Amino acid sequence: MQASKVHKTPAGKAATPGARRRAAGTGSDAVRAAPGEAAHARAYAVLKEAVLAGNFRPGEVVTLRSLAKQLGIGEMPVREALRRLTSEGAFESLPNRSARVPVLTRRQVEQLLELREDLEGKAAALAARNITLVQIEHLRALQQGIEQSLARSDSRAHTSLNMAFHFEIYRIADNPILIPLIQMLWLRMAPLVANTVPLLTSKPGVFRKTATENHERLLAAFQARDPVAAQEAMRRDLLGLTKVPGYWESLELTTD
Amino acid sequence: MQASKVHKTPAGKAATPGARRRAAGTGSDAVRAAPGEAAHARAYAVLKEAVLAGNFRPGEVVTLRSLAKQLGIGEMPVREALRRLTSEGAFESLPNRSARVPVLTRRQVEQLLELREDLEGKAAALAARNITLVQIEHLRALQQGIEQSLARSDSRAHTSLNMAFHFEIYRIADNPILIPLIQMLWLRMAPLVANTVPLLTSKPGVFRKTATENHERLLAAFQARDPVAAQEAMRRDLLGLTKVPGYWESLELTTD
DNA sequence: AACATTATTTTATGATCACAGAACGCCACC
DNA sequence: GGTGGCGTTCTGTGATCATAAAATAATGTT
Repeated sequence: MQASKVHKTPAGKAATPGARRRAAGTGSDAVRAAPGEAAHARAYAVLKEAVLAGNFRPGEVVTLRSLAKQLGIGEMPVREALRRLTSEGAFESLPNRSARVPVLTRRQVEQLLELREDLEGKAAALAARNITLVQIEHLRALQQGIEQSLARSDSRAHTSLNMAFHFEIYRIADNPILIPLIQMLWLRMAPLVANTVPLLTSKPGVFRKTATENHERLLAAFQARDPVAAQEAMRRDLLGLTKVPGYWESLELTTD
Repeated sequence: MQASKVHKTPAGKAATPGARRRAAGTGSDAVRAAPGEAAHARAYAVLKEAVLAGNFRPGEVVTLRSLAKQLGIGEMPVREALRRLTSEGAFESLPNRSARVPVLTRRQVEQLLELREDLEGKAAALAARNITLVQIEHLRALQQGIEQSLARSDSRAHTSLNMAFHFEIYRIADNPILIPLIQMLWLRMAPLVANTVPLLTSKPGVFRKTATENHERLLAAFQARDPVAAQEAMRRDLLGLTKVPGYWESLELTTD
């Protein structure tokens, strides 16, 4: 992970001993991001965010010490966060050495997408039953933001907004057990998603069509409260990218 | 967790400071269970085993100290294992107090079962494609053991063998991403499963019928390499118990 | 004498522990 | 009935240890 990927707090050595204790009381330098939260929770949140934002690349090895230094958090909280993310599939631990971002095979990516189809399709279907009009409006607003980010070729904003769009749907599905499962799949996919960014800029037409079309279909299905159509639209949305020429070649996979 | 649930090592205070260092060299008292493995991995394995065996009851609170003492492992490795299991849904962490085995609502159990139907049904379908004759034989042997344990009303053996039967199938499905998802669901269910034990002894007829019938159907579907039938048999197997009168009442749920 | 191979030291990294600090609940006391 | 002390429990840090990789030195071979 090259420096400055994880957004560390402005002040250099952030969480010095005693920072947590003063956190609630004073507006001290570092811990402002999450005042009451424990260090390990913060480490987990920041690290997960970084993974989902695609700031780690497949095969990249992360060492505890460098991570801890970059985050400005002690090693132990970072260790816990890292192990938690490892158990969620975002990293894998080398024999008895450091952790590494997994490098997937094409087969694994296909399996991953298949499971995402099932689970996120199910979530979309569930959401179609529960969704309210104001929630549909909220999704519409997010979709507008997505289209704007596409128009600007702002891939960072696109990734972020697209994630917000999807997880808002999963939240509406109102199945608290389903969400962590979907998150696990996203954590595994995220390092690859960053590789599709060149596609966004090189073939904007194709990409944009596939990306918006299915979201629109999704919104229409929600409006009609049609679970089957919602599920189908979600499936198409997930599979859409794989149909873009050059998609599979752009991923960093092992040759098997 | 009442004492002696987790199989601790015979020697009382096992992992005294320095135990790990001598582990590889001498045949010291404690660490023999997993010589080369790290303490935190051992803690995780033992704890997970205990959860899956149903040794924890819903609502039970576990303190770090007591767990560490019972396992004969230092607090910190146990802490990591506990947090990992928490992120996998086996425990939940009170505000900033100890950890507790989640108490589910009926709705949550229904959602859990629905997801298990989907994922484990899918796994069964996948397994039906891949399975070999010797693997079918292996499953048959396990099923025989299950029936024997039912005949003996040996609920402990039944739980263990049933788990082995199911996970052997999921392993055959050969989807390394699917298995951790299913494991998460089992970790959430396990504390409740222990409550169905009285059903095993009080209504042996009904229970035995439902339990064996669907496993037989599953084996037949595997023999015929019929994914659809396998999926359907698996779904029935998971739902079977819920049809037994008194099932829902036996679970320890919150009143909502 | 130059290269390759092996042995040794150095360094980097993870794992663990002992200790100290802080939050929360509990109980007694006013 | 409210309030303050006490104990339990989690949380985090620094130091220490073991181990594996890397770098360096040493030695043998052609």
